[in-house]
Formats: sequence, C-alpha cells, structure tokens
Amino acid sequence: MNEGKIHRNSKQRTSILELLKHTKAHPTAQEIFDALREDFPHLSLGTVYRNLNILVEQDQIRKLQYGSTFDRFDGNAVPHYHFICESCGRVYDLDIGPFRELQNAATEQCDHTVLSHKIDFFGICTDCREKDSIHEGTSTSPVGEAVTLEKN
Amino acid sequence: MNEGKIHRNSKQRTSILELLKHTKAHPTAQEIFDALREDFPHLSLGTVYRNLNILVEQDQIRKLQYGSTFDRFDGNAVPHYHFICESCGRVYDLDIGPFRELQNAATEQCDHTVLSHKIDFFGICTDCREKDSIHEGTSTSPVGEAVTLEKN
DNA sequence: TTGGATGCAAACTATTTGCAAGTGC
DNA sequence: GCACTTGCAAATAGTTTGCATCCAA
Repeated sequence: MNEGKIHRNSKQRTSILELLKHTKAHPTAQEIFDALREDFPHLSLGTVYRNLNILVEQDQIRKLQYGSTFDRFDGNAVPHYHFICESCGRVYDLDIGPFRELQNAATEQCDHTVLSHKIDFFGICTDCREKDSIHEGTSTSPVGEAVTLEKN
Repeated sequence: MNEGKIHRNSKQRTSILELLKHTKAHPTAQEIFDALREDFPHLSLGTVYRNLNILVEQDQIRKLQYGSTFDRFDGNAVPHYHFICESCGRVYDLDIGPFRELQNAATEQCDHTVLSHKIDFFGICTDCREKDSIHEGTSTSPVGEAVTLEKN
C-alpha cells in the first residue's frame, strides 16, 4: 500500500495512539471514534480508520481479529496472547509466553518457514461468570474455530 | 439465531459439505460458490452462506478468520492448528498438538474460565519460498497481530 | 401439506476511498 | 508551498435477509 510514505504529525493520530496506549480495553474503531469525538467534534470515522491503519503499519499498535464482524485494536505492540470472552466479547491480555517451542514444533512438522504465531484463548471471563445466573450476556457473536480441549 | 431449527436435507448443503470434506484448501464462500456452480447453475451465494452457517452451527465445519477481509471454511471439524502463508494467503493444516498445557498456563495466569484456544502460525509456505526470487506474490493482504519470536 | 430451503435482489455493516479544503514542516 | 491530513460523503466488499416459489418429509 503506502509503505514508504513519510507521515506528518497530526493531533488526531497522536490522540488515537495515546488512547490506545492508555487503555486495556482493545477498543473498536467506532469506540475510538466515539471517545475522541469529545476532543475533536468534527472527527470522522474515515480519519480514525486511516490512522489506525498507519499505526498498524508502523507497528505501533496491533489489529485484532477473531471472529466478530468488526476489528479491535491493541495499543500494546509487545507480543502477547489474548483471552476472549465468548459471552461479552471483551478481550483481555494474558501474561504468559511467548512459547517459542511451539514454533519449533510447527517448523518440524511442516516445511514452511514459520515466522510468527498467535494464540487466542476463549471462555468466560470472571465478570460474566459472576453475573451468571442470567447466563446469556449481551454478546457480540462469539467465535467458532477454536480447539476445545475439554469438551465440557 | 436459529439454534433449535430442524434442518431438511438439501442437495446444495450436502454438496457444500462434501466439497469441504474432500479438500484441504480451506476455500472461501465465493470459491465454494464458483465450484458448485457447475453442478447447480442457479446456485446463489446467499444459499452458500446460509448453508455454511448452518454447518458451522452443527459443528460439521469451521469458520476460519485470521485477518483477510473474507472468511475461509474448514471441512475438518477435528481440532487442529493452522499455518497461514503471508505471501499467498493459503491456509495449511498442521499436525501438531493440541497442547493442553497451554490452557493450564492460561488458566493459572488469569481468573477467567478458559474453555478452548486456537493457534495460528504465520510465515512463508514452501510454494512461495520456491518461486521466491520474485519475492512479492499475488497476496491477499497478510495479517498483523502475531507473536514474532525471532524478528528475522 | 407444511415448514424448511432456494434464488434473486435488496439491505446491511464495517471499512475504504475520492475530493476539496486544511495544515505541519 | 508542497504533500500529507482531514472531514465529508459516496463507494466497496463480504455477508445477511425478505420474499415468493420450490421441495423434502
């Protein structure tokens, strides 16, 4: 895309980065937009998306995708794994790993050049577990495709 | 959604499932549509999506999402990990794991109830590595958000 | 015969893009 | 002043949905 472009500073982009660096919430583009609207009443969603893409490209933030219809963004550029609550859709950082052995295992098993990996854990977060007599939370459609080790 | 619905047989759904069971290619909805068009000249994309969702719901197939704009589908319902080529976008099955220790590690570190996990490995597939003097393949935009253990 | 399944087209949603005006360097 | 950025609105792309008709049980 616009890989080699020289980027100017902009209050908008700086604010987006700041917001992401100071939250653990992994917000969506829309959430970032809503939050920054207070400071920039004329802010547009297009600008938010444009800047998020620039920041991702610069490796300052990360784009998270695991099954909802929309992406989330992570201001923590340091490699780490995630836990995704299948009830409320929230994303939590995990403080384990990285497990380089996994990559060795993968490399040994296939002939491809393995450069990186990503692990997502799924389940029910403490928050949802507590308010659990109601069982089904206001969920943003959970995920499929995960390795269930203990099927119940 | 339509969880408890009783589903009739349909040639279309059967064919979609057959196709997915007999390929290792993890095709997209569009690719499935194109392939089945030969047998069902009047097939519609809507039908393909509807049936894919039913099959996912029935745990007969899995929906894969790792960063492209579109989803892929996996006829292998047995838990397994994937390797995604960052150059050509192809998805390969890996024959390692599942690593239940990971889940224990995660459970210990957070208080959430961890039910499942998923691992994706990223890199360059053998195919792309070979035709590599040309370097940039016809890529469908690679992924972000992965743990790079050895930055080169 | 009844309610799910299909084809078709229109609707939706998240994201991207074109353009004229604004702005950092 | 040049080129990047912005806001706005229109455009995309992938997926979903409404509806009349079709078809499996």
